Amino acid sequence: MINNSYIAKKIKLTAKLMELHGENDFKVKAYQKTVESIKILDVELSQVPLAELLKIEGIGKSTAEKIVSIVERGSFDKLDELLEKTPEGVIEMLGLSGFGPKKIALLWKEGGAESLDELLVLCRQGKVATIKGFAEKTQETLIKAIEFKISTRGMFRYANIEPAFKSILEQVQMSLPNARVSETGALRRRVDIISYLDLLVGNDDFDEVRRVISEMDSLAETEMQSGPFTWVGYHKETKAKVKIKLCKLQEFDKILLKTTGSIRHLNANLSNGTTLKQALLSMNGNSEAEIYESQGLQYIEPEMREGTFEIQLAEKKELPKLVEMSDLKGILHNHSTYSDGKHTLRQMAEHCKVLGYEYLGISDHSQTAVYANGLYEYTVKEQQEEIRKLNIELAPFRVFSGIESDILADGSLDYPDEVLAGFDFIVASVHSGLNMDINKATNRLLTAIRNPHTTILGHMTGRLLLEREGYPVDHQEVINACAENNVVIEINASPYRLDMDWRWVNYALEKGVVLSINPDAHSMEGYKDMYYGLLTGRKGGLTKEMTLNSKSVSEISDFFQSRKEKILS
DNA sequence: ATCGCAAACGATCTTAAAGGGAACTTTAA
Repeated sequence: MINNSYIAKKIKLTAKLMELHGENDFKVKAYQKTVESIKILDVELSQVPLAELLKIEGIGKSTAEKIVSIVERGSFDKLDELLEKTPEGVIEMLGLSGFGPKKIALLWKEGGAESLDELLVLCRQGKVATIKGFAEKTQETLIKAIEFKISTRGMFRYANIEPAFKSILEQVQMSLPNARVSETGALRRRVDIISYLDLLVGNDDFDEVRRVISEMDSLAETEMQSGPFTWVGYHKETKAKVKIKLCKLQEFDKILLKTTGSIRHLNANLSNGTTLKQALLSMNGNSEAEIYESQGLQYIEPEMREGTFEIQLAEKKELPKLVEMSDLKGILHNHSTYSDGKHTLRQMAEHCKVLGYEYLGISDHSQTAVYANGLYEYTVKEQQEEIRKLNIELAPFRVFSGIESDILADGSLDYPDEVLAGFDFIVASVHSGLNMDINKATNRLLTAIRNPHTTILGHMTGRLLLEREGYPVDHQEVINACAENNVVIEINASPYRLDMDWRWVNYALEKGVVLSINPDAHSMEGYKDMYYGLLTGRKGGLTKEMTLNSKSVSEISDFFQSRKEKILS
């Protein structure tokens, strides 16, 4: 099925390529505008007849025909021509963060680079600095951008690869009902970035497993790397590398435990003088829980098996009970059509209610985020009036009025105090001026945290996984400040962000900082991301008690109220 | 390429930071 996001992607690529090839700027802008209007469109373009397409803002005769072509055959002539005259490596170059089509065109046409690797050589030879429009500093930035891009090759965000591995496992299980199958390794630990699909199949007849795998259309083998106990290949659609380990049924639990834990987890010294890895040598047939128990440990959830703090707690029988989806009572930090969301406030609220949540916290963009249609003071008032009415209509369901306030360059929030005071809660986030050194960035955050209006610190580092590193932050100092100022830290659940990083969750909890699992949803479907934020929290040992949005509607209402009273006093 | 105003065409405009190169272009939120 050709969906809107596929269509938008193709048109966006066309715009980039047109810019790369120096076509008319206004044409390029028209395409970009089309992409933006598709993003917030609430109908599937593939279901819209040609005549109706023309009525959509930003779509004229020419684009409408192209959309029809994409729906019919996945592409259109203009795009095919552009792709034809652009080397694949140059298209990869277009993905470099901080470098747009104009710069890439120079690097390609003037510098002669046709791939990331060639470009890197060119940089190291100092030749990029001699191209007009470039100099030493840009060359350095470019090297960093290339190295980052290269380091992400073959890697996937967990959420993006989840459907692939689940479908592989399902297929194997269907063909071999008596086999046991599971994902393992980093995949089973739900690490945010995945470099290969690590799977385990327990079945006494290995040949049978090999035959089943070889008959799967979705997979292709890399025979050179396969061995007697491991099938190595890749998933054709995503190009993700796949490793399938084979083991006897009897050994499945042991091998699952052995392959799930990180090296540090398996090699951690236990107080009985051994390690999990050593202990496993003499075991077979026991469940994972029994194996942990036999070493005097509590059962450790797969997400936590990183070898950081979980072993010590498991020995003391002090492992926390991790937060679960059913503990989450409301959804905070969401956008609507008031700013850059796809669905109306009403749709967002009603859908949230249908999903069984008790409340919705709406937090559209603030005025400085012009590109995202941030709310002016008078639009804030309008929205708050609509919220007031919705709360009467949808009761006992509750909509809380919030804002995702930009943290400005000096750390201040984006409205005067009296406007800020009118919200139930405020998510403070950085969206612009991301090139800061660690001191500047940390101080900017600290100022925002000390602002009594700040309820939640949004996506702490501004990173986009596999795309952008984000600004450097002294996590410890920022977390300490949140603890002192009773500010909640967001776990932004968007699979692109998962920010704050799971590696800091435990430290925040130790300091007594409450965390909030927020999807940053820009549409009703965006609520699904809650799950990925949950996994991030669980990796760091997050409990129901320390999760802001596991509070009931009355508890969270009291919490917001008490924070506001603090401002007055 | 699209839109709107008006008759075949003209206008299209977010903004600020950064860098390179001395006034401007590019990029990204």
